[in-house]
Parts: sequence; structure tokens; C-alpha cells
Amino acid sequence: RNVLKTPLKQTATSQVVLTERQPDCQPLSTPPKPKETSPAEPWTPTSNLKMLISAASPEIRSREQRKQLSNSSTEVLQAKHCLQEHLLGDEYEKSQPSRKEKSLGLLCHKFLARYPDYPSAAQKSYICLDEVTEELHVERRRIYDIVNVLESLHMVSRLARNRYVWHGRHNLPQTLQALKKAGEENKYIQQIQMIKKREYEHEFDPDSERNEETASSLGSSEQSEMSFVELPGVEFRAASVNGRKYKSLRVMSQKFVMLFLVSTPQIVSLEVAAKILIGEDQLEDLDKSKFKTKIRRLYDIANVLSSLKLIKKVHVTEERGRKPAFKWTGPEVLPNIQDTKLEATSTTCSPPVSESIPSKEHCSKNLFPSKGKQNFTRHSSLIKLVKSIENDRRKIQSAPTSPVKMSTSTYQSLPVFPSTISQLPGITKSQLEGQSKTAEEMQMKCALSSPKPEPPQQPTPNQPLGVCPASHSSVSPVILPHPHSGVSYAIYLHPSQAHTVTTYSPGFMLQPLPCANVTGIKSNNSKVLNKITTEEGDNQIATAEPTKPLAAEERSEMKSETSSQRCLKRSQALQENNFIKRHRGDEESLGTSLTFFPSGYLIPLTHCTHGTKADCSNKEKAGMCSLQHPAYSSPITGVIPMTASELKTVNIPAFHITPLNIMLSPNSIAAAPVLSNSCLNSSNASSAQNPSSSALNFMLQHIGLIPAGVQVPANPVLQHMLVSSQAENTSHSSGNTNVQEGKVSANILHLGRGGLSANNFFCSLQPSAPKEPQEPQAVTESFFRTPGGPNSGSSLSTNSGGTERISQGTLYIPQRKLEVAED
DNA sequence: ATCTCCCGCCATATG
DNA sequence: CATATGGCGGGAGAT
Repeated sequence: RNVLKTPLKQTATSQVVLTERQPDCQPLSTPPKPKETSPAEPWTPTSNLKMLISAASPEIRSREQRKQLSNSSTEVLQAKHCLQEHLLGDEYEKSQPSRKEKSLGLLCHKFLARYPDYPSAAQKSYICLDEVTEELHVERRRIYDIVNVLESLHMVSRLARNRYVWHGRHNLPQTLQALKKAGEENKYIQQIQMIKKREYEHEFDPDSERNEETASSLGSSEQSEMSFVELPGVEFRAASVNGRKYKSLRVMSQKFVMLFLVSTPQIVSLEVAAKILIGEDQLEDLDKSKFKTKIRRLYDIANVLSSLKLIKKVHVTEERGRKPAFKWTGPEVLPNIQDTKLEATSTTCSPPVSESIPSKEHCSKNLFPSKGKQNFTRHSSLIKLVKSIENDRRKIQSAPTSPVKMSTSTYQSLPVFPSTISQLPGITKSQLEGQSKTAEEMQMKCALSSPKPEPPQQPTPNQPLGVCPASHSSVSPVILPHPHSGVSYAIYLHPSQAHTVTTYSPGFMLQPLPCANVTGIKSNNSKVLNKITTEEGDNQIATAEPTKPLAAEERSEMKSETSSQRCLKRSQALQENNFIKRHRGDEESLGTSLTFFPSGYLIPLTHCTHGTKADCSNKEKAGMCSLQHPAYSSPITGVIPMTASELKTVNIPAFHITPLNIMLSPNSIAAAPVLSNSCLNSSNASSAQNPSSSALNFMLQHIGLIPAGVQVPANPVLQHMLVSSQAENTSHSSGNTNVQEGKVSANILHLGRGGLSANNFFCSLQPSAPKEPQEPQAVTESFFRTPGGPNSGSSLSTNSGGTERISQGTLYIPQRKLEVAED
């Protein structure tokens, strides 16, 4: 049949198509064409509203879409057929059905609009595939794609042949928690690193001897293979669920989610995800076609997850170019039961108070698990959603001052008990989203979390870090006795954005330097400085605005300044040449294209502890704090003396630097990364106790990274750094910050090349702008300051000017450049 | 050209 | 056997 090909698009050219089509009959499905605007949709008003909203949301289509929607609504025209073309001709733009309108993401929205996020027990809804397909005018096949993903999250479950039950997001928290755990057990973090490493080696070493070692190590870990993660409580009865069968899409979806939950910057590139997913099944065969297929599937899954707002697309830019990736925007999953705190932040944060959550209330709610309590019916939730969305929009579009979205991150572990807890590695960062929707979830979390976490469990199982044998992770965590408290991190923000910063933690560096070896650092050529930045697409503009000037400056400075970068370029060039030469067969090509390098690392700095966190947790504030502060935080990993196990829990690796206090300026944007003031403190712990050799190595590797140029003034130096453990990973960090909140600014620490010594690290933090200086002293306070609070008005002002100290921050060591851009 | 990813054939599973 | 599911990959829009 002629049908073999993908149907051509119908648009301008469509005429032909249309004609063709009509005559032809479509076998089963309804022709896409007719519908469009959704004229006759049976949806309820609410659902429509919801849909619109969602559509409008940044995540989803950008303004274009909105336009389309609005247009579409007005125009029903499609019926009109060709005329449109003539008339609209040019403008028409895309008013048509275009491919986007048929996207799985949009379809998913429609689908979701049909059901409440949190259906009350009473209103249990059932899903009849036939109805759905009919109402949404889609092929059945597509619905399966959606449903399968939803099933993987336990948002729906199959009852019987054509029948599914809608659970909504009630199970989400548990599901995510379970997935996170599973992900940790699978050692995904390690796998990710391994993949990266492997790639690197690949390039580097043409022949590569497949690293047996790595493989072997992984292999052991592997085992898990397919298993669909089920929720205990959830009724899964349904149909033969367990049958092995094909759950591939479901399993894949779960694994994909796991990847987000375990990785530190919660960003996962498709490439890596695909490799891991493939890898599990078959050891390596990087089959190109297989890879492609996997990618396709991931896109499908990603579209659904995006519709659920659990992730959003971003781009990770490295030296080589941009790579598609997704960032987790869903609720932060706490390790287990408890954590001390929960915080929520909104992804988009909007300042508007309305959305902001009153800490107290929330907390209280959280405390009470009462699920049933108020279920938000769809209604309320919608409303919230709407508000938040609108707010976001507004902000983004217009006001510079208005807050932009912030990424939040932060999180800290709050040590209830300072001494012991603080160190818990298990707790890493968490970001929460502050969306209204998620609010409930958050609450739940809160509820779950008991006031104090006990030492015992904290830990999540983790994988052993590098060296450690693959043996399983110990689930039970041992608590560490470290007296220390949290760690500080320096955060590096991209100038333009203040948003989030994250690091990708790549594993080893791999610079393709000819000489370099992974471990060795050698002098090396230069390593590149990596930066990570996140940008939001839509918002970008808006976001940028406020800071724009600064950002620009910064950039320029950075560029010019960093000699290291230059070096990089050179090295890159060299590399490239090599590559070219090398090109070998298939494998090679693939490898090359795929390869990516690790970008940078975050190094957790220990800092002094303050009780603040604890306080927060204790008090009602906690909620606030968490919410509000996005920035810095991370909990800690611990301080130095961590044991491997500890590290594991954290997943992070890394270096621990002894406590350091850095003053950050609120606006981090500041142009040059300069340090304004830095204070160093070494805490008692300071000296690291025993830095593991591996750690040192690691450090070394990075050395040289430092951009020479930088303007770093120098003063501040972090003096005592410790590296402890070998971990490679970076720490968790959330590196998000919100500009408005001001809190964070970006800063980076540069490692000087050569110097292992602490001296080498500089923090270049600069106070950003000119804001009013703030009192440095209140570190903690400042951190926790609520955005909305007194300062709410001026976002920047809040943190204003002064420099703040960062209690927790991450030190970011740049290696290669990595940027994350959100769409 | 690359990134996305829709479409729908067709193998399987299910009833 | 008829359907329901869903793996899979071609190849066309988007960028």
C-alpha cells in the first residue's frame, strides 16, 4: 500500500495529501485531520482548562503553542481546508495540525486532563481505552504508549483487557521513592560514570581494550535486569501483571526515572540513558540501530514524563556541542522515610506569594499524613496550577524584576542533631518543586518524614564508590559519627542564568588529551573548565534581563580570561584531529559522536555547621527554609572522614573540603568570578583526616583545570581543603539558585592546576551586583531567608547585595564546559 | 544536517 | 481465532 510511508504532512502541501487521504480510507484510526481544535470534545470544562493551562505552561509548548491553541479555538477553520492556505497563506504559520499537534506530549495532556491528579477514593476512575481513543481521536497504539508510562509510575494499573484504573498521583511519592531505591541498588551512578569513562577511553584509545575491568565490575552489579518495580501497597493485582512479558516500555520508563533520581544533578542525557538501558540487557553492543531505537523510545517516555511535569528538556552543552537531555523537575524524593526536612521549592518559582507556601501550614499538613484529608480535587489543584503557571508566565515574559524561575535545589540535610546527623550522607540534596501540584506530594513527604530521622536509616543504600566492590550496597546505613556538620559548597552559576546550577558529574575526566591518562593528571594540557549552566529556554530572555548586563560581562570575561579555556580549545583541536585520523569503523564513529566528557565536579565544602538547619527543621521554619532557599544547600556529604559506606550513601563523591566559608554575593551573576571575600574556616574537622589517595588522584586529575586567567583576586582562598574519599562523583548539589532570591550567585572555584594544595583553590565569588550589602554575618539566616519574606518584593534585594557566606555550597571544579540549557 | 518522534506494520499475548 | 498489546524502525517534520 501506499501507506507505507509516513504520511506527509498536510499543510501547504497538504492539499494534495488531503485529497489523497480522503479517498483512501484509513484503516482504523480516525483521520487526524478532522479534528484539530477540539471542537467537539467531550471534555469537561475543567479538563479543558487544565489542558489549556498545561499547554500554556512553559514546559510544554511555548508561546507558540498557546497561540495555536487560541487560534485554533477561534478558527475552526480547518474545515475550511485549502482556503486557509490561500488566505492565511503566510501567516498561517502553523496553524494546522502539524506534527506537533499530534505529538505524544500533547496527547498525553489531553489524556491527563481527563482525570484528576488526585482522585478521591470515591471517584475512582476507570479508563476505557476505547473511549479514550475515540475521544482523543488517536490511534490506540498511542494510548498504549501513554498508559505504559503511567503504569510504570503506578498512576494507572490495568484491570483487564481494555480497562485501566486511574490512580492519579497518589502513588507517585512512593513510586519515586521505590524507584530511587532501585536505582541506587542498581548502581546507576556508577554505571553512568562508567559509560562516560568508557567513551572517553574509546576515543582516546581506539582499540581500547574493552575495559574488562570496568565491565566486570559492572557486570556484577548488573543483575537486576528487568524488573518492574512494583509498589507494595498498590494494588497491582490486575491482570497478569507479573508475567515477564513485555514490559519493556514500562521498565524502561522506570529505569529512566531512576536515573534522574540517583544522579546528582538531576539531569540525564538521552545518550547516557540509552546506553545504560541498553547496557543492561546486552552488554555492550553498541549497536547503532539499537541505540537509535532506544533513543526513540526514550523520547516517547520523555514526552509523557514531561506532560506529567516530572522532567523537562534541557540541553547539555559541552565542548562538542549540545546534547539533548532532560532535567528532573518532579518532586524531590527523599530517601526514605525521613528526612529531616522537606522543602519544597517551586520550580518555577514564582514569587507570587500566592503560590508560595506558607511554611507553617505546609508543615503542619505535612505532619499529618492525612491523605484523605483534603484531597485536592481536581479543582483546587487546577486552580493552583493555573495560578502558578500564570505567574510563571508573567514573570518570564515580563518583569525582569519579577522572579524568574528558579531552580531550586537546595536542600540540605538538616541535621537535627547536628553532630551526628549532619553528616549523613544519605541525605543528599533534594529539590523540591514548589508547584502547587506537587505541594501535596510534598506534604506527604513531610508527613512521612518524621521529625527526626534516625540515624539508622538514613542512608540509602548506595553504591560503593569507585573502588568499592560492587557488592551490594548496604542498605542499612551506618551512621557516621562524624561530628561534623554540613559541607559547604560553592556554586557556580552561569552568568546568564542564575538559575540552576548543576553539575554534571562526570566521572573521570577524560580529556582526550593525548597524553593524559585518566588518572594521571599530569600536567597536562589544559583542562577545560567546565561550566554548567542551565538556561531556560522560554524564560531565558526574561531571566536574563535582570542580570543581563552582568551576565554579558561575565561571559566575556570568562572567555577572555580563562586561559584555561583557551588551552582547552587547543587541546580540543588537537583532539579533533586525532579523531579524524582515527576514525575507524563503525564503532569509532559512534563513539566519537557520542562521547562526552565529564564536565565538572562539585566539591562539597564542609563548612561550619550551624544549627540553622536544624533549627529550621525544628521549627516551623523548616518548611520555609526549604522552600525558599534554593540555593545552596546541600547537605552534606560529609565531611571528610567519611567512610566509603558513607560516601556511598551520598553518592557523591568527592572531595571534601574542609570547611570553608565563602562569601557569596547574592547575585552571583557577577561577572567575574572573583572572590570577594572569602573566609576560610577550617573547621575542626578541617583537616581532612585522611584523604584517600584516590581522592588525591582525583584532585590531581583536575588540576590544571583552572582557568588561569581568571580574575581571581585572590584573596580568598580556600585553604584547607581536604579531600577525602575517592569518590568521583560530585556531590550533590543542588545547585540551583534563584536569582531573585538572590541568593546564589555563581561562583566557582577554580582549581589551579598544579596545586593540589588548598591554595590552589580559589573561590571566585563575587558579590554581584551592587546591591545593598547585606550583612555577612547571618549566614544562616540569609540562607534561609525566605524569599517572600520581607524582602520578597525585591527579589534581588533579598539577598541583596551583600555577600553572603555560603554555608553549604559546592565547589565546582570545572573541567570541561558543560552547559545545560533548558528549553 | 540533526533532532524529534509520529505512524503503523506486525509479532505476541490474551481471552 | 479475533483482539489487544506493544516492540520496533522508517522516514518525515522541526530546527
